[in-house]
Amino acid sequence: MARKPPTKPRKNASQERSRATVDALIEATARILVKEGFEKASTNRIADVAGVSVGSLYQYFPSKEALVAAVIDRHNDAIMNVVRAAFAGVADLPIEKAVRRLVTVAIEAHHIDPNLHRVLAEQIPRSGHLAEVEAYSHEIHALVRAYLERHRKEMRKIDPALAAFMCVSTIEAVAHNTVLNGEMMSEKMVKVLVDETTRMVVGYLR
Amino acid sequence: MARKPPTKPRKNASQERSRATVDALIEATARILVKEGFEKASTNRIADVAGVSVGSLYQYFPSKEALVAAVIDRHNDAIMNVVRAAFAGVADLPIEKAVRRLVTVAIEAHHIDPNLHRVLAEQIPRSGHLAEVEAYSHEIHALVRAYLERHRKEMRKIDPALAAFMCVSTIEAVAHNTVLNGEMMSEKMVKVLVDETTRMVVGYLR
DNA sequence: CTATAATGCGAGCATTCACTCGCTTTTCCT
DNA sequence: AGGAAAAGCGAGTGAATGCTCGCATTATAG
Repeated sequence: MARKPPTKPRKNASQERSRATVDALIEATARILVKEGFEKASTNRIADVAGVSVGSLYQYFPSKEALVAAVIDRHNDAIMNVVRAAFAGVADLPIEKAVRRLVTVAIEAHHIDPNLHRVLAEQIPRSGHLAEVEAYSHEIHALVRAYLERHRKEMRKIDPALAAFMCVSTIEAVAHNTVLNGEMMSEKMVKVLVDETTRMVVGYLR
Repeated sequence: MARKPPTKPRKNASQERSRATVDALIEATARILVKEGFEKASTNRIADVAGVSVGSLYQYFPSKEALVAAVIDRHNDAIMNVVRAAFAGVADLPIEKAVRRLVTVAIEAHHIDPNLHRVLAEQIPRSGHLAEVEAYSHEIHALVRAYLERHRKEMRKIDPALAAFMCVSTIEAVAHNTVLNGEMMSEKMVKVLVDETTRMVVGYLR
C-alpha cells in the first residue's frame, strides 16, 4: 500500500491519465455543443473529438446525459465562484453600492463563455437536473436574503424572502437578456443597463 | 367551378376534413408534450394519438419540427390575444393602474395551459423559431413603448425603448418564475407578487 | 354513374445513436 | 522482471425514429 518514492515523488500516473480523459471528454462536449449544437453531440462524436474511444467514455460517464450534466455543472460552478466572491466583497457596502456591484457581476458572470451559456439556455432540454440547478438557485436566494437582512435599516419594511425573489428575478432577467443579445451589446449599453437595473432595484427596496 | 347548393350551402367537406386532421395532429402533439414530454413525442406516436396515419401527418407537416412549431404558435397566439386586449383596455389609464393591470395579465397569460407552457419553456430545444418568437417579443416591446410614450408626462425623462426593455424584462421574469412554481402559488401569493412587481416598475418609471 | 381529385393509410426503409463486450495497451507495484 | 490492475479501444448490436411510397378510401364534378 504505502511506498517510498525512488527519487522523485511521482504522481499517480494512472489517476492522472484518467483525469485527463475525463477532462477531454467534458471539454469536447462543450465544444461540440457550442460549435454544432445539441443535436450533433452524439456520444460517438464526443469521444471522437475528445480523442478517446466510446468505450472509455462509458467508463467515466454512465450516459450521455451525465456528460451534458457535467458540462452544465462545470459552467455553473464557474459562475457561482464569481458570484460568491462578489457577495463576500459586498457584505458591508450600503445598498446602492452593493446592488450596483452585484448587477455588474451578474452580467459579467452570464458572459463567462457566453456561447456555451446561450446553448445551455436555449438548446438543452432541462429534465432531472432540477436538483442541481435548483441548488444554485437556492444558494443565490439565500445570499441575497442574508445581505438584505443585514441591511434592514436602509430599507423599507418588507419580507426579506420576497424582496430577494424580486431582486433575483429582475437582475437575472436583465443579465439573461443581455447575453442573448450578446453581439449587439456595446460597453456603453451595458453601463446603461447596469445603471437602470440598479435604479430599479434600489428604488424598489426603499 | 361554381356550383349551386341543392338545399343547403354545404361546406366544402373535404377541406373540413383535412382541417380536422390538422387540428387533431396539433392537439395530439400538445397532449403528448404535456403528458409524456418532448422525447416521447415521435411522429409515429403523434399520428397514433391523433387517430391518423403517419402518411397523413406528413401531408400537412413537412417535419416533426413543423408540428412542434405549430403548437408553439398556437400557444403564443392565445397569449398574444390576451395581451393585445389588455393593452387596448389600458391605453388611457394612468401609469399605476395600467402597470398593475398589465402585470396581472402577464401572469394570467403565462397561466394559459400552464403545463404546456412549462414544457415549451423547459424541454423544447429552441432553434430556428427565432423569427416567430422574436416577432412576438418585438410586438410586446412596441406595445409597451407606445404606452410609455403616450404617458410621458407622468414619468421621469427616459428613453422609451430602454424603459420598455426594463419593464418587459422585469414583468416577464416574475410571470415566468410564477408559472414554474405554479403548484405552490396561492391566490394570495399571486396578489402579493402583483403588488410588488407593480411597485417596482412604477417606482422605476418615475 | 364515372372520372378525377383529394385525403388517408401504414408497412417498411434508411439512418442514427446510445451503449456493450471482448480484447489490447499502459501503468503500478514488489 | 513479471504479474496484476487500470485504462483504453472500436467494431458491432439492437432499438428507436423520421420519413417515403404505392395503394385504398372518400369526396367532388360533369
